[in-house]
Amino acid sequence: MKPFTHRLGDLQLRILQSLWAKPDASVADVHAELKPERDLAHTTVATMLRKMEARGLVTHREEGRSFLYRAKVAAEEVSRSVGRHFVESLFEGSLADAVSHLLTTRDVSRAELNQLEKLIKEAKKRTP
Amino acid sequence: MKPFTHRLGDLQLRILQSLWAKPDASVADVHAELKPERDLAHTTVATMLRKMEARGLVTHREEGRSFLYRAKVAAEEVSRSVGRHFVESLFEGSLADAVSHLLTTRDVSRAELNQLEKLIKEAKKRTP
DNA sequence: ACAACACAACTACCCTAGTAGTATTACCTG
DNA sequence: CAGGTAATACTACTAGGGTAGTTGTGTTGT
Repeated sequence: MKPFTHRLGDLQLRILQSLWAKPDASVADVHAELKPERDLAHTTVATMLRKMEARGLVTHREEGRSFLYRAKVAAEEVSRSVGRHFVESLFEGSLADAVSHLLTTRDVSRAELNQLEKLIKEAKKRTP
Repeated sequence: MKPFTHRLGDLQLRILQSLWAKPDASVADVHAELKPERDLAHTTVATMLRKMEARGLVTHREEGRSFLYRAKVAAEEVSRSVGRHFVESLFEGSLADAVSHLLTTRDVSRAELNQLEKLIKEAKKRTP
């Protein structure tokens, strides 16, 4: 019964990222973490966390008077799921098409290109 | 006032793809096109198209008794927007990280790797 | 001419993301 | 001990995606 990890809301993803970086965070911790980019009410974060727990994305345990939350899905799992959905739904599963599209529509630095080349060489080594 | 092209529903994306492949399609056309994968009611497709028109994703013109729909956003635009959102939200904007992730979590054929190598060479030529 | 059909309009649900106010409880501090 | 503070719980509401029924109107085959 794994949750749909693709199709996460933006806020949910940000909250997960915050929890990946700092597990066992209280609502206040998450709220503070997100403060600069999103000026949310404390209760908004709390509500979102409760909803996410209901969906199986996070868990909590009690620590004194407050709850400490922890992501229940791995970053790997989420990015894999979102990535697959991206490639699948837009490029019919063709990774080459997807990357090609990313390359042509974004500004990519020389350094990044070199890095990519290296990555592909390594992938080739793994795929005999 | 360009619509949020990133974060499209799955059905909306499929409908757009159908319209890109065959512009000036009636509701029945789209419905028939989607029939094999999604067994929807005719009215569901019609409702969705009306909602999408309200959001600026499609337009229609009248042709006799029925409406012919046409995508108002280009495929390019959508995949660029979704792609940017993907790289941005999950990999902090690092294209290399994104591609690296895609490469390591999916099975990529030798042929695809070769194709990617070629793509990068071309990108390098464009980026002096 | 009339019945069957095709199509758009309208309405109505359900579900989830996002946002936040109010209520309640428990705790701490003067 | 009283009052403030901080935490969760509960409730509510808006938007949008997705799904579809009902209704009205016009078209068409027999």
